[in-house]
Amino acid sequence: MRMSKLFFQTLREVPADAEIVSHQLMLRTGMIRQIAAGIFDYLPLGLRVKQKIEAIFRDEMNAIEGQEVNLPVVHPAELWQRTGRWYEIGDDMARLKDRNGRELCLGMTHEELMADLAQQLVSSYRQMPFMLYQIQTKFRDEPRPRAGTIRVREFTMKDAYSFDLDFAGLDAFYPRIYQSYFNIFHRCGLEVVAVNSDTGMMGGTMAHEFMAITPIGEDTLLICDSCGYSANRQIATARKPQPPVAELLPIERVHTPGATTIAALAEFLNIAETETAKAVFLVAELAGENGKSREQFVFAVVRGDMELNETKLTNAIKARRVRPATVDEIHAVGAEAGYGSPVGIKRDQVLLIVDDLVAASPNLVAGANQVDWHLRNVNYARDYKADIVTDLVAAAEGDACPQCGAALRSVRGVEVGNIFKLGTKYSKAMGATYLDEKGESHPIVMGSYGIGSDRLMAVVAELHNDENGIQWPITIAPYQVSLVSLGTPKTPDVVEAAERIYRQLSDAGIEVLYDDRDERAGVKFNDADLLGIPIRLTVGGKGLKNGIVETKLRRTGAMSEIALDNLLVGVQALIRAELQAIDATLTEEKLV
RNA sequence: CGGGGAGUAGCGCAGGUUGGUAGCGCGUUUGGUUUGGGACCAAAAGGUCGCAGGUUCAAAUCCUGUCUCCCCGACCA
Repeated sequence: MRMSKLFFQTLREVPADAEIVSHQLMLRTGMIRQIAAGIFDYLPLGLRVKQKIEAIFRDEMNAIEGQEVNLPVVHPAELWQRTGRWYEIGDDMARLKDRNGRELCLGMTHEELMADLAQQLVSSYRQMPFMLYQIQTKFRDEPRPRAGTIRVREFTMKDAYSFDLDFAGLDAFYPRIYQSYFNIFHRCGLEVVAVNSDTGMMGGTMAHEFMAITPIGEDTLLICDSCGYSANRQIATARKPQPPVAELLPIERVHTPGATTIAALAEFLNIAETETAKAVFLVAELAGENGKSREQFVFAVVRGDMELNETKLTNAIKARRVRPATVDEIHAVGAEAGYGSPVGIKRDQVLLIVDDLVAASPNLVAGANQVDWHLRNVNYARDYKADIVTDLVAAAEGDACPQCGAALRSVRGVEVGNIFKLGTKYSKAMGATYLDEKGESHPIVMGSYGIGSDRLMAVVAELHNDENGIQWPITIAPYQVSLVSLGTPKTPDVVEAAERIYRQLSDAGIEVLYDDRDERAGVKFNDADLLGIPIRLTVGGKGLKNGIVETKLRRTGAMSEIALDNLLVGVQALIRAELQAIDATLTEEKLV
């Protein structure tokens, strides 16, 4: 491609709206342009990167016998109503009506349509297993798009869906897609960690997220450097300390004026925060009769020094969502904010859920459900009983790894992919069944697997750059080689040499971005750096005199020369070396 | 949805308190000189100052409303 003809413009100044590096660089390179919050144009250079990433998706999906399809962006409401998600999902789903008033939505994901497709086409066990995928636009009306193209509303996703006879089939396929995802990320030059994740509204039994570690990440992960345990904080567990062994003492009221926080309480009574119990009041939305939801007051108890993990709680009580209770709601169940106690509440109105460590700890200090009063020596079982006792606390930096006991490390990550064992939730809802050898009907067992190409592109730019611009890995760079001609009208021999080299390399199938613009050397070098083309060739008068062109690697800054009469071989060797550096990152992965 | 910030030329910004014909740098166009890390000289194009009302002889500037964008949080299938 001749840069004199390329539709692009680089910016010297950083657009004011862009805060994170990848967003700034992609705007400055002219790869993307923002249209509205979370909605972007992709210009030729940016689109090439995106398409190269998508080519890797295809390659890896095809390698595990995936078959590409293309399902619509606009979906009839009816399909989403059958699984109930039409009602469960709120404003994140963009809804519209056609001219006849029929309700439609923009696809946020495609489980419904894929299950419907299977329902139509699959009838026999002989047809399975199989896997379908597509690379296609999704729209999610996010409440707050941010971070350039990392969190957007309209995006491109490679979503794949597996269809198996039974769970054993799904379990056998799952490690293959897991490996395939690692291959994709490594081939894009991205290091990721896989973490166990919440299955959330997708339903299902097992899920992994692939996280790129970066401070701009929106998720918090807990990682064990000792044994490799890793999990999203939403579901991470930690080995809990042994509760002390003590004789149960009689319950005792104690006056604690103004001690509404655990810290104040512990200080006032001169005890450790570990000797207190903390009450958290929430209202959960639970599934009720015939698809409707009902609200339930939830009283959660964790040890005073620990934080409640709302995702764990939500999952434990199978709620759709939870919100903080209002003061009136707290009073209505006989509790008192700041002095909450599981002892003496209106037990029939409250779903009481207690962290397992609290249940095992003797003689804790809890509230008295009365302003300025607490209770000493509150003991589970003797003084109160919960509806559920389970792990409810958020794992934190320094906690003991649940597998090996070493200290956990907390880092931020961006989710660049996820894989779910869906099970039969969608196939049952859509009636996607098959007949086995005996003629018996069974629901198809599904899995769902997603990666966003635009987010992946942004994350790679976020992690591969320096003060001069992006450093694209050669596998996804818009061009492999940047050919900088320093020729001017006064040096026609240099111009001719550059033209000849451009033809030679292009004819050999090398992707060359040829800077034939009437610009000074500095402009061309700076643009080549900014755009992040991995290999730069400089054709100038000095080099030509000596029969060479100069080379520079964007990734390392390493410079060398290639003799003109050996040019093609030399450039191919550079490309091969860059590709090998990527190949060297490919690994065999075991499920964490 | 709660909190904070911002909308003036393609990009970055000034002007606003004290109302009086809208400015700077980069980029763009033309001509000339230059030409190995963002050149120089000269000329030029380009803005209903987010939008709508209001106050006023007069509004980018003051008042009211509204829309949009960014950041923090809530949310995130």
